[in-house]
Amino acid sequence: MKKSKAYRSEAAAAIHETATGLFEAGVIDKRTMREFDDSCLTPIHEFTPGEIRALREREQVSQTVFAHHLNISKDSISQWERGEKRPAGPSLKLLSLIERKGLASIA
Amino acid sequence: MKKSKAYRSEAAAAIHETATGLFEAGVIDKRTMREFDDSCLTPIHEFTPGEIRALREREQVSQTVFAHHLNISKDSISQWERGEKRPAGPSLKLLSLIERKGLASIA
DNA sequence: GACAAGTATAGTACAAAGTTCTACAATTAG
DNA sequence: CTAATTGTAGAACTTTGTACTATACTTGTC
Repeated sequence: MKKSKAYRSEAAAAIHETATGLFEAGVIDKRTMREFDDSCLTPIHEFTPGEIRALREREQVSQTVFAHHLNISKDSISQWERGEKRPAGPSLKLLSLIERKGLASIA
Repeated sequence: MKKSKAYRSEAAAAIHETATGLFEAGVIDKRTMREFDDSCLTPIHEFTPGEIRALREREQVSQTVFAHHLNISKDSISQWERGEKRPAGPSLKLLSLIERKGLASIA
């Protein structure tokens, strides 16, 4: 996965709707629209074991409950926090969402 | 992953906050709280290749763009839709979120 | 028309994620 | 004291997801 520019999510959402309208009206082309689309995604980055634990503790849940929210096993959370394994693709997306918008946003 | 009861997400969110308050006030115990927590999660189910494609087309995006949103490769989306591989744990969670709340909800 | 770019299929090979199982502490609840 | 919860630890195992090709259809542009 490559880079992705950072935008404030709420502002981005609003602007995005406007852009969608412009696209449908034929004001901006497909290419611009797609690249714009990408730039609106929540920035995704790697997480250190400590960051994962801090994130979970911020949300005040046990490894088991945290795992349920991510739809993975509790063992995996333990492995992430101990640095035995590192979360990948879709898991990083979910962690980024939690970091930005809180655990409730993916409930 | 086990079962999970279905609740309307908005109503559930409100009720959940109330329950959290009750827990903090000591009215309900930890166990009840945790089980309640689980029941509030968006129900997760398997997706057939056709359902995945239908979901993507409902959101009007190409495989590439869809992949970016899920933070996976475009090849994986293609494989899902052709039934060559099946989305697992965290991927299913994201698909379920999109199905319930739309692609924008995980932007 | 020719040419490039975007979209999707198809096949291979591979690393690593995530699962499941077990056992063992430490803490807390009843 | 007993039982349940929480987290660590290590193992073997399955399969996702990646990366790399090549091909074909469509679309837009010069």
